[in-house]
Amino acid sequence: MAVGETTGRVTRRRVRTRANLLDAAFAVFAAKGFGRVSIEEVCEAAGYSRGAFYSNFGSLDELFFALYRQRADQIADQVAGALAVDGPGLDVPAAVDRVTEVLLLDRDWLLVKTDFLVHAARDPAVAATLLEHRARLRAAIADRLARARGHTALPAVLGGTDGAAHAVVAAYDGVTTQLLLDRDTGHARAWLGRLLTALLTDGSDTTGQRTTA
Amino acid sequence: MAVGETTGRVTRRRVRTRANLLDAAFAVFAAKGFGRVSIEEVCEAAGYSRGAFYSNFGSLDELFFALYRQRADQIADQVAGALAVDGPGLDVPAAVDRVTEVLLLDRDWLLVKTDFLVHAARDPAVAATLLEHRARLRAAIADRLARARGHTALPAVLGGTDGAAHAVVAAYDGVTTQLLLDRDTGHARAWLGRLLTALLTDGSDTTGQRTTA
DNA sequence: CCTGTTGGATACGTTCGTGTATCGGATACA
DNA sequence: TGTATCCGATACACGAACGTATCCAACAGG
Repeated sequence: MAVGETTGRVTRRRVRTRANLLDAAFAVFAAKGFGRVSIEEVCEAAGYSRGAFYSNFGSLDELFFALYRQRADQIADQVAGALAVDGPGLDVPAAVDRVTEVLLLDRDWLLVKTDFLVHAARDPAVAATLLEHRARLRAAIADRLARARGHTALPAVLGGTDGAAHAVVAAYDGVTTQLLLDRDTGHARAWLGRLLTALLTDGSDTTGQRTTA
Repeated sequence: MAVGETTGRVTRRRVRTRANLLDAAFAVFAAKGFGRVSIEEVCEAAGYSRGAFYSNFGSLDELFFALYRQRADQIADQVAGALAVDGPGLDVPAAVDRVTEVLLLDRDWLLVKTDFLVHAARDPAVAATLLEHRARLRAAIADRLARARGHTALPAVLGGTDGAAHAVVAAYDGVTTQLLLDRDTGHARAWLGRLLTALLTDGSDTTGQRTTA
């Protein structure tokens, strides 16, 4: 059988193994990087044989893609949650803190995500998926920013809430790059805070900063 | 012989082959990504045998490292040149345009650079080198910004010219990420311009934007 | 409990890349 | 031009990972 397309009997043990393979793959990818990882390594880490792998996935690329979708959706939910907590007025510093917690804390995820970026940069189809994810994220941010207008006036240069959301994502990406190299989460969080306040406020506001452990 | 450490006869043909191998490697890495590339592929692309490779490099990692240093230094020189052209007063938009030309135009370089980032993220020694490069770049930017103070007041949030330079690099990294996915250079240049003006000016200045082809 | 289907393990042949050891042509220098 | 040295090509043996074909055990349904 190919993967799991036919109707067939329901399944049960299959779900476990698939999940185990994905979890193991995440760990191995984070440690060694996709591209330096063999199918066998993933299987060994998960405690399965290669037969199990080929029964669940057609290739390592397919697994990687599935893995990314799984984790990215998970993160997206968490971000949405972090943005939706408080009332109609947006407490920018608090929101930034909560989102940062989700986005910058798990180094393994950053590594895998960057691997996936590199992968997508060479495959338009994959890139499309990633761009879609990013667009959804931007939309959520823009939506949140729109409700907070009046509290903080956005700089005109960026052009509306959509532009501001775009800028937020860019700042996040920039900080991520640095974090991957220096491994200093505190530094990264502080900088993300600074950049966001610089980008989202009009420059007249010098508050909104906290020292983060 | 190991690599090229012994005194030995000077050399000549060796220099050519080494350069050819590096050039071929750049093309192959950009196309397929480091990690998906074999030594044989590089040799074939360069028109040499594997013997030539092992005579010049000890491993693919070593070649990759040498390649990065070569190209990064080259780019760094170009950036320095682009920043040093005009007089003591800094024409921000023009400088941004010139630097952008160097930094965002060559997609192949962006790909290889990101591959190297991923590589460095998992190897502290390599990361140190990359951080050093980035520090030099930041220093050059900070130096340039310092001479332009008074023309444009920097936002207080970033804290001095060093902070501003840091922000500039972050913006560049952020834009790069997006560019790798959507391949829209014009878009990237426009956004880099917007972000930089938003970061470097006090928010009161809405000029300084151009539409870039 | 029995049975047919499914999921994963094992075993196999093959391909691909590696690293080394050796050889012949090219090159610098007198 | 001669010659000692260097450089890259060729040949070889080895190992790693792949994909498949086959087999046994686990499991759902009756």
